[in-house]
Amino acid sequence: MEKKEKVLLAAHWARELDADGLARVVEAMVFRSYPKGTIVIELGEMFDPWVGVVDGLLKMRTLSVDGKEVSFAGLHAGAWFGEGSVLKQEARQYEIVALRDSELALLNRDTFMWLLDHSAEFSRFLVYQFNERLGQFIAQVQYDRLHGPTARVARTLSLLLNPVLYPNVEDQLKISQEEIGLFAGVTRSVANQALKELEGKGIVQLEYGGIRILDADALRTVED
DNA sequence: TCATTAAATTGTT
DNA sequence: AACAATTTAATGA
Repeated sequence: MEKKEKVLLAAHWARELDADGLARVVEAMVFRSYPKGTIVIELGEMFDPWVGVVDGLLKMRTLSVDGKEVSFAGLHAGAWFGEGSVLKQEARQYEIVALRDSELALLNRDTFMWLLDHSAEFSRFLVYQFNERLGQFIAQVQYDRLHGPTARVARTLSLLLNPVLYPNVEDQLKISQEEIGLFAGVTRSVANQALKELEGKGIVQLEYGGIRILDADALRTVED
């Protein structure tokens, strides 16, 4: 019970809930752990609950027609996702893969719908989140053609830094180059080269076990 | 607190 | 994929 409250304290959407709402959420919340590399949600799977990341790092991806991997977003601790599938009660349009050992919190559909009906804060949170995702999608369309590894890695880092979807992330990202590679869809070696290039441009600073973002705006506009 | 060892991460081939 | 170098974390004196 203590853990659930901790999770809710970190969740933006839960802060304005009244006692009744909180009680419902606490009652309904369930935890699940996944080892690194696990496909948490398969493409096309019917998976009802709304999902929050308690700990770890996951990525959301789809496969393009020719089988190429397209990553949409990284999911940090504090991120909540899957509202589209919950609302429409349809199969998941994407895959969720754990990049690290990760723990998720699940909230069943009934509770989600109750929140939507009873909490203006919750509804507002969803609107912001939808809007943010739309922005990412548009950026993706612009970016995904004719770009080399450096631009790809740069975009990846931008997505990880996005302040609305990942509220607890600061300019110091604790992520290994291997994980960045997994996330960007490049090998660690390529990721390493790309990062060094970005470092040479003064956009990031490499550190052991992570990187520091020096210029988030420049990161969004790298074009190789 | 310091020294040693193991594990993780990085940079290069 | 494999290697060596470096950094951190863990262990015990």
